[in-house]
Amino acid sequence: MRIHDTLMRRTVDLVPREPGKIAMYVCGVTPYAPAHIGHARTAVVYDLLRRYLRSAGYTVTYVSNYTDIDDKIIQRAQDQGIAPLDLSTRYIGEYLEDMAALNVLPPDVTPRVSESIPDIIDLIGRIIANDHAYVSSDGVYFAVRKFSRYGRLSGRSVDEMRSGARVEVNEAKEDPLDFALWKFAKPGEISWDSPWGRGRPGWHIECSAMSLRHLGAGFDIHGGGEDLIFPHHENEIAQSEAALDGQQFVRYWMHSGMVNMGGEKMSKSLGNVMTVRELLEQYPGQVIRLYLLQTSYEKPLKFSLSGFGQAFASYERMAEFEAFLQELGQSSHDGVDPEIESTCSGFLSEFDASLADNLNTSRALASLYEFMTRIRRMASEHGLAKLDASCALEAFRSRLWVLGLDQTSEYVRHKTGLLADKQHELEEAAAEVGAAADDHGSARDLLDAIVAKRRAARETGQFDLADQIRERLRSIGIALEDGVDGVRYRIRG
RNA sequence: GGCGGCAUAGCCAAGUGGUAAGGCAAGGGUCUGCAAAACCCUCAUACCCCGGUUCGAAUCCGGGUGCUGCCUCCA
Repeated sequence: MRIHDTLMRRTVDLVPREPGKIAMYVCGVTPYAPAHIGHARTAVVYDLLRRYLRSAGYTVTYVSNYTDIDDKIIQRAQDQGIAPLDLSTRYIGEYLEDMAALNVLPPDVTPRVSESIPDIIDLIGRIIANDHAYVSSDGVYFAVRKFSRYGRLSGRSVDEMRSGARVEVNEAKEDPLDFALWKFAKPGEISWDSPWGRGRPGWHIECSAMSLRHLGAGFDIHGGGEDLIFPHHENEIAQSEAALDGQQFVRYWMHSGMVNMGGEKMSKSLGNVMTVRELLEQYPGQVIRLYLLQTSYEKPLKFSLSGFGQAFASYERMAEFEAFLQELGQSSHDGVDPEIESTCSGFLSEFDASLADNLNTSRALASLYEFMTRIRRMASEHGLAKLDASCALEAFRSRLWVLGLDQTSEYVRHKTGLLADKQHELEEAAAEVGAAADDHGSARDLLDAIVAKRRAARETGQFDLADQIRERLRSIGIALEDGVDGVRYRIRG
C-alpha cells in the first residue's frame, strides 16, 4: 500500500522492516478528562489502518500508550484530593468504553508511563552516555543543538525556532530549545528514583521508551494527531536516534487531521469540546464512526451536527442492505449468477485499491454504495431471490469489517433503545387507537398491538383508519413500511 | 513575526494535466389502496478571484482574497 509520510513529505510505498509484518505505534491519550471527538478520530483512523493491513495479509503489532502521569493529571488529582494514578485509571476506563462503542479494536499492547519507568531511565542513560543530554539543577535536558537533524520532521530550522521567542525561559537550560527528559520532583509530587535524583519523566521521552521497548528500533509506522508533529514527534526522533547510535528510529510517520469546532481546533485547553459520550447519547457509535471516515484522514474535519444526520441516513442504508442480503440468503436458490460474481469481485478490488491508496475512505465508501446499488438493481430487475447471492453478503460484511462498520446489530440495538424510550408515547397512542395491549406490555408489545389493529383495518378495507394509525405513529417518530412479507418499522429521529 | 495546509453543487466529499466519483437533501417516474422502502431519471459548461504555462488545468506557475494548523500542553 501507499501512505503519506510526513518526514519524506510525499506518498510512498509502505515497505515493512520485516516482510509480512507491520509494527505500529500511535501516541495515545492523556487521560484526565473524557475523550472528545478529536481523540475518537485519531483512534478510528489508526484502527482502520490496522484493520486494512490485517485484511491485506499483514501480521500487525499495534502499540498505543496512555500518558498516565503528567502535569494536568497531577493538578486535577490534587484538586479532587485523589491519587494521580487513580484519576488516570478512571479515565482510561471511560476511554476504553468510548472506543468500544466506536468499534475500535483494543491495541495489542497499551503501555502506561507509570509502568515504563525502568525503560525510560535506561533510555535517558543511553542519551547521556552519548553526550546528547545533560543533568541540570531541576532535571535532565536534551541538548537540541547536538542533534544535527533536529527540525527535519516539522520542516523548520533551529534558528527559526529560536526567533519564535515563545520558548519558555529557564535558567536551568543550556539552550532555550532544550527540553526535559527527566524532571526532578517537587515536594509532595509523585516521583520515582533515578540515577540523577527522584523525579518523573518528561513527556517526549515516554513515547520513545515505550515504542522502542515493545517494537524495537526501526519499527514501521509511528502515528498520531498532526498537532504532535512539533515538538513531540520531533523530540522523539532526536532522543531516540541520539540513543540508537545511528540506527533509524521509525520508518514511516503518519499524522491524522484535527477536528475543528466552530472554525478552530477542538481541544481541552480551548474548552470547545464535544465529547464522545455526549455524541453517543444521540447517535449510535457506528454512525459516529462513519461520520469520521467520510473525510480523508489527513484533512481537517469541520465538526457539524448536520453531518451526523447525514451519516445516520447513510448508515441506515448499509444496515438495511445487510438485512436484505440476509433475507435473500434464506430463500431457495437455482445457482450462481456470473453477473453477481463479477459485481462482487469488482467491488472488492475497487474497495481494496482505494484503501491501499493512502486510506482513501471516501473512494472506498463510494465503491460500497455503488455495490449496494448494483445488487439492489439486479434484485429488482431479475428477481435475485432465485439466485445465490451469498458472495454479496460475504463481500459486503468483510469490507464493513475493514471499515469497522460491521456492527449493524449494535446499530439495531440502539434503535431498539430508541423504541423503548417511546414507551409512554406508545401507551397513549395504543389507547387512542383502541389497540388491545397488556397494561404492563413492553414498547415492542405496544407497537405490535397497534400494528395488529392497523392490519385488521387494512384487511377490512378501512384505509382511513389504517392511515390514521400510521400517521399517529409517525407523529411519535415511528415510520411503518408495508412490504409483501409484512410490516417493518423504523425509528425516525 | 516565522513555517505549513485548505478553498469543488443546498450540505458532506473524491479527484493533482485529458475534459467533474460517491453520499445526504431535493424534484419527476415505476411499484403501492395510499405511503414508505427499493429501483429508474434529473440535479456543478463547472471546481474562491485575477493573470500565466499548455493542444488541453479543478489539477502546474505567479499574484490576490478567505479560512485554518504548528511555532506553548494538545489526538
